[in-house]
Amino acid sequence: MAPLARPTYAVIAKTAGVSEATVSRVLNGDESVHPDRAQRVREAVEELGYKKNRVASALASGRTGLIAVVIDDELSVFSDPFWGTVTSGVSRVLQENGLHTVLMVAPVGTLDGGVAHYLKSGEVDGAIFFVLHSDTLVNHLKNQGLPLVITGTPHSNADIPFVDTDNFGGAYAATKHLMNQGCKKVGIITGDIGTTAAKQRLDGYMQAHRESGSLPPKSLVCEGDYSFESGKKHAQTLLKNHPDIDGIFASNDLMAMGAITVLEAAGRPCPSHVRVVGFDDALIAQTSRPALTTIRQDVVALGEAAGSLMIAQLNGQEFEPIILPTELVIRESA
Amino acid sequence: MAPLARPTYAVIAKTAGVSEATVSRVLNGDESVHPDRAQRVREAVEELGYKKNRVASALASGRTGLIAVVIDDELSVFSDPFWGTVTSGVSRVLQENGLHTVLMVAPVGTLDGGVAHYLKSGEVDGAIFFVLHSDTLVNHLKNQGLPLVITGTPHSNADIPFVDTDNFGGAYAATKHLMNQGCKKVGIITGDIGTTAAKQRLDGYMQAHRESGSLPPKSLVCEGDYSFESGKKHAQTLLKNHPDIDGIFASNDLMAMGAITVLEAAGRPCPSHVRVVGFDDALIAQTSRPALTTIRQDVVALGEAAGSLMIAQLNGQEFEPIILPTELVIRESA
DNA sequence: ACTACCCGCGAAACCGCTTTCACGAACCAA
DNA sequence: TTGGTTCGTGAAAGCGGTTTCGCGGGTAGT
Repeated sequence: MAPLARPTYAVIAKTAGVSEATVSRVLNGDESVHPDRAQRVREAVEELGYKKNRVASALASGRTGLIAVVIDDELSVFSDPFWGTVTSGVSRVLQENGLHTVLMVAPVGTLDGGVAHYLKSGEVDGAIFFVLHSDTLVNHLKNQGLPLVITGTPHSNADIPFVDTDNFGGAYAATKHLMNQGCKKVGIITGDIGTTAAKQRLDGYMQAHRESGSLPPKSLVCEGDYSFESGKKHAQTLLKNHPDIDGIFASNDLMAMGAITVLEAAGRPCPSHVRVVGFDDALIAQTSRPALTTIRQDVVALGEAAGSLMIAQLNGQEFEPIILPTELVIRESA
Repeated sequence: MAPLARPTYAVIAKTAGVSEATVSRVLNGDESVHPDRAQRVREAVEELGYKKNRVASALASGRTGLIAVVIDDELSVFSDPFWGTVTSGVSRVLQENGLHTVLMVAPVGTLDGGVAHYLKSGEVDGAIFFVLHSDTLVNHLKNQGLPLVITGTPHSNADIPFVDTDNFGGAYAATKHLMNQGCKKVGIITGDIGTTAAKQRLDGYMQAHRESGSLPPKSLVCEGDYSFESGKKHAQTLLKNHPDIDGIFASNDLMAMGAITVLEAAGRPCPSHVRVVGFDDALIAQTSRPALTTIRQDVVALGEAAGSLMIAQLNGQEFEPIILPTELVIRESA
């Protein structure tokens, strides 16, 4: 497939006057080669414009230089820029470390789907998963010894390396902010409660209430699914059950937007009647009217952290979960 | 790296009582093997749960089974879900054909950046590019014999396979719609004019005017860059130069939103005073108020088309550029 | 019956790099 | 001087498939 015949170790070895083994040692950073010979090899490499054949290298060493990024295709990859952004962060870090990103968009439910087989077959050196509804596959792979990183908090407490945003803290800050603005009755529209992120955000909301001395009634907690429609639907429910509601924390910006639309239509516009805080600081938070007060998470950094954690694992370094801080961004909606 | 020793040809060959060469033939669909022996091989494969080692296969055959998806990191991967969506479409199709997607987010400008080297080094069987500001690299790679597909129309007319949305037709329809709604003075905010898509959309806008008998003055054409801010800025300019403007075609939804924001602030709200049409039918088109009338393009289909075109090339089949139709989606803004 | 082909199949070379193994030289202690 | 180390190095054996090459047997032609 290579258009022009590329030089191999054989050629390098000959022009440098050493054996192929030595070439390999030099190119892989083995210190035990005499500096002079190492230098000769490097010159030959330079002169011949040699580039290592990764495939041959992979076959011989068992390391492919490939890291899989697995996205469950039930995720809204299609409408939410979130995962694309995370992925680009991952990709950047991996690339800087000489690794490549293999993208897999597929159902992750089962232990023997194509994804599982592929990952088990040793064709990648590691895998990065994005939010999971279940840890089954991941635990299985972990037991097989495959280096893993999860973006989002895993369900079980099996010590799988993960990176996540401080969902709890963010939600706490959002709720607190609403209370500080004078809101007496703050409802929440949660995300898909099958995800740990949604649970943590709910916990943050609860914690803020707990500290203020009064737990919210169940009817102030609506279980959404991160979609615009679900934001609309649950805002309606909240309005019906609590006509005097004056604050809503939506677990993402999209649902916040949905809620605001409904509030406006119901004659209880945001922020004059009901204040709303979102989560993510997605693009729409800035472009909507009223501009959305929200919890910013650094999505690129999340991807980069995932990449770094993977690198650390591959290098056998110490590592522990990374939790990224959030930031309250105050705009018009609260 | 494989946790449990996986069977190799040697094992299959022995249990099936044939040579490794025959195993290879069977597994690669060589017809010339006697059906009985082929059957024995298949049974052995089944029984032992054999899965081919792609790396070894790649080394021997020169085909890696990897397709690169190259995204110029100047693109707004970070804020626009567009490319993530296209990529997932690509990935799906490739996966169905036993290929894997290697994601590369990197500057594509030069001929000898990391990307270029990687692609030239035969480590992928083909590459899919997303919109380009220049065809240089692509032409170079094409001459090297690397199968390519471009998502978006290339600048030069070198016959590089590409897939694209019918930008011209969409823009034409958008402009025509505004005129049909009674707009007498329709401006355009173009996208980054360095992209062919932006040019084609401008052409569509011009064509609609041409047919109506009157070419628009230059001052009705504003050169934007697809960003929200640029939408705001150019809407302001348009308002200043043409206080009586009553229609705006924005080359994407984000700029349309920016324009609407400005119009509202200027006391010339959309759609009562100025009608606005966007392009893309992004998520924000549905969630904004007023909901955006826009030109829908099928982004997943675009990715799938790119994937299919790549497959066709690899199979040596006939193929030609694919242009996907657009659809006018009428909502509130026009 | 004899030569000419074709066909299915296995032996073995090969893809390009990694890694083990063992050898000779240099170094150290006794 | 001698035995034991250590160190740099090359030969060679893989890694697990693919592919060429040629052999033996069967078919066909005369």
